[in-house]
Amino acid sequence: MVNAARTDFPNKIGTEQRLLEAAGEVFAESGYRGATVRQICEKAKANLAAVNYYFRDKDGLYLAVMRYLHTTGTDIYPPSLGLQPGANAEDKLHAFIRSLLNRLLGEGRPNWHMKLAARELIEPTPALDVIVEKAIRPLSQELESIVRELLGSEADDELVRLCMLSVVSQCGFYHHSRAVISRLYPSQTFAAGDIERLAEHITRFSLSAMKSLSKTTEESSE
Amino acid sequence: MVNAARTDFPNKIGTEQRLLEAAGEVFAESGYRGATVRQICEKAKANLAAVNYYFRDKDGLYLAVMRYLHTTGTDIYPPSLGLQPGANAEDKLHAFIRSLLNRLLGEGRPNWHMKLAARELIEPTPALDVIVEKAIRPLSQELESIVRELLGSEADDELVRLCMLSVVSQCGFYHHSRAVISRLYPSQTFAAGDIERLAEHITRFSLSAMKSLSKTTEESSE
DNA sequence: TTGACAATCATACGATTGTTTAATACAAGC
DNA sequence: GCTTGTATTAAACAATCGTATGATTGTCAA
Repeated sequence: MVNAARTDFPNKIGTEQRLLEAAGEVFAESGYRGATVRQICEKAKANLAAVNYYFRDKDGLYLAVMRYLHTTGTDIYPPSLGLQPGANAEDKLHAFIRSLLNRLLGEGRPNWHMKLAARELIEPTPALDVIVEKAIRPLSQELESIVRELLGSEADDELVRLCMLSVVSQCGFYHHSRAVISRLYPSQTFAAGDIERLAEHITRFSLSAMKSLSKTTEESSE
Repeated sequence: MVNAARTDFPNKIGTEQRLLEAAGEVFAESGYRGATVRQICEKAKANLAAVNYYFRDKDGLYLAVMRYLHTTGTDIYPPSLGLQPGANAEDKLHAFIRSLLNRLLGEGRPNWHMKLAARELIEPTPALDVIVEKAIRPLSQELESIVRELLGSEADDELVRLCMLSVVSQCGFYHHSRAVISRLYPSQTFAAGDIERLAEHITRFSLSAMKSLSKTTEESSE
């Protein structure tokens, strides 16, 4: 057998982690149904039966990927976005949007984390609860606090929630509708510069809306 | 060959149309991969081989559903949204958002059209080109004209496009992320009244943003 | 060396998928 | 009657999927 990777490291740091990484990419790319165990094992350079050996079955692998996503994802992308805690809310919003957009649209290596979460948004699986609590809720709460700071303390919770969803919806849209957007508007590409420009628009659009809404809330309650 | 030019008015409206209707619902519900021809035929009360008889294969059925969606969809939902042509842009935007949201979130009978289009947005198939040109582009152009009217004639095309995408993204988000939203915020339901409230928020949010953006564009060009 | 245990392997099983086939039912035309 | 062509049916087909099995390999302690 040709197997050069055999003696890379002692037996321990091996196929289990390779399977998790490969599964993360394939699941993010093709979804749970579309991904096949054979495809994952091939990408991980593991035997077909490895999935059933380390994780019970395909479901077990998927759940393990979710937990793996949680533990490693927060390491790579710290909750604080590289900004001083004293930064004003406008800058914090801009940083949040730019970070989210880059994670969703970027072509970097370990960027399947957010794409997998976006998949779970659209096509929920039994693992939805796990990823909601571990990955999505922390992010949404962070954005919620930024939005609340922008809207002022008088804003009621429903308005904060609606505005927060309006912000994330714009970011998510450019991710999962990328194919249609570039077909509708061929001039719209998704290079690094375009992402930066997109983030700027979303920030300005949302900032304008929320500033205006915070004013109208103060003077009149509908 | 199957391609027999049958009479346009057969004695009874038969299994071919029943298959199209059933396939539309199932495809919209489970996606192309998730839908099985057995499931479709069962719902259409047709034999398993009927799909391969009338349409060449599953792909042919899917494409036929897309064309069927086009011909019947525009009949059900007229391009003009039941508003006078002389209505102001604000009302037109509100009507557009409300209509789109109802078609995406409503539980009515023939509402699989828009859901199927939303599916194709997220998970493109070879039929993407068809549905983009026949169903999505007309809608986007209509919204684009409304947005252009709101932003003023001085706004450049890119800003118009970005704002238009910001509007539709908010509508689409509540459709395909419904499961996560109601898990994050259990108080957020999707009854008829909630949809109305959602449409109102999206309209106000977007209107505020675009009004503010149209002002800043006039005085300074970045 | 030997024995035990975990890891890896080739292979096969059962279930489900889309698709095909051959037989049949039914109507209309000569 | 019979023939022709379309529509429908039950059954089987080949491919692919997730999963299970039994053998083989490698490693380390005794």
